[in-house]
Amino acid sequence: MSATIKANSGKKADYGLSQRAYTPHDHSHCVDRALLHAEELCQSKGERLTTLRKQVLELVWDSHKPVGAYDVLAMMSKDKERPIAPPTVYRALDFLLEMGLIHKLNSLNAYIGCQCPGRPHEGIFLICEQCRTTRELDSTAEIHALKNAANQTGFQPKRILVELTGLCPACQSQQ
Amino acid sequence: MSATIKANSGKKADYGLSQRAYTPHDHSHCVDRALLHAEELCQSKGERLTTLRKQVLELVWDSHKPVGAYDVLAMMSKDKERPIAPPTVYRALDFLLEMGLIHKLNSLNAYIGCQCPGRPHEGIFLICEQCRTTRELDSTAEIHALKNAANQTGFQPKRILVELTGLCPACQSQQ
DNA sequence: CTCGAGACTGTTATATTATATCCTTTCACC
DNA sequence: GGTGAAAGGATATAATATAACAGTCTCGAG
Repeated sequence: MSATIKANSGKKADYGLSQRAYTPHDHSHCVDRALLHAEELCQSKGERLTTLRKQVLELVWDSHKPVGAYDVLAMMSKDKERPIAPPTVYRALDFLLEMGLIHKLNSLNAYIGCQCPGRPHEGIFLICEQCRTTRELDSTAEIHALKNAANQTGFQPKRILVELTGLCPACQSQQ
Repeated sequence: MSATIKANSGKKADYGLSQRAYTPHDHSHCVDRALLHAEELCQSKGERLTTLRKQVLELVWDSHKPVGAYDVLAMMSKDKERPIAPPTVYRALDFLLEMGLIHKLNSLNAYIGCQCPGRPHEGIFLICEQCRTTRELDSTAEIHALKNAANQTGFQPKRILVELTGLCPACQSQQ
């Protein structure tokens, strides 16, 4: 995670989102920003970002890697005499998904914080098969192309799931 | 499944694959064709398409809808004094996935026959949320665009998963 | 304030999907 | 026929997810 990164080290993001996931950084800023966004979003939608939900969101944002529901469960159950039960976590996750604050990565059965909540968008995920670091590509053009291709066959797309598995820059240079 | 289809009714596929999944047809041809392809492919790769594997392939091809592993399990266990065990089915599914004869739809945890095995390709799946009929779009251009977008961020994609959920033509006209 | 409806959370049980492990059978090849 | 590798059988269990119902909190209407 701290390997030398050559490309894009200084400049601003070309693809709508920063390369932050791939570069060393003060991650607490990411979390703070995510929590702030969440507060605002829930406020504006008249939904309640309860302590539990906030806690789950924070744990999902724990890193730039996808987190399993049972990982969250375990983390929440530490320092508790009585462990949390699965439905508690799944309900919070469902809420956060609904709000667009996190995404589910179906190929991993895992969850990850949305890097640009609020803005409605379909995510394209770049999942490193080695370190699992996952980056969200907000590539409207490609999504649009996919929708178009589907439409031309008469299919009416509603939800789009795109997950690319491969090697992130850091893990490539380690090979 | 038998609703009127307006578009593309007579002409050949624009997107590399026929609209067959959406139109009434003699499905046994699909199955026969799939089995034939499978025989050829395994032969050419020096792999064994055993009775069990062929049977699983046939069951996955039972319709143009994705099938769960435990559905296959149940179908195979019928007419048997002793039911089949999960690993048996999963092993066969893994083999078929490996051979590129079937695909896994991660958003459904289900499997579907590959509509153009042999040709290496990454599938784009159009999954009807109502009737579950699923069509494979062999849209090289869009896949290419996705790979490009990923590459430009420094990510090196290996496997691509694209699943579009929505309404197939038949289910749209039923609304 | 307080009461009630709805939202949220707790709890128990269970469903669904998938894999680990070890053992037996089958099959191609010699 | 003998042999080794691949395939399949059997048992157990892991990992992911949901159903159902009960208790608690919140917030606005009265």
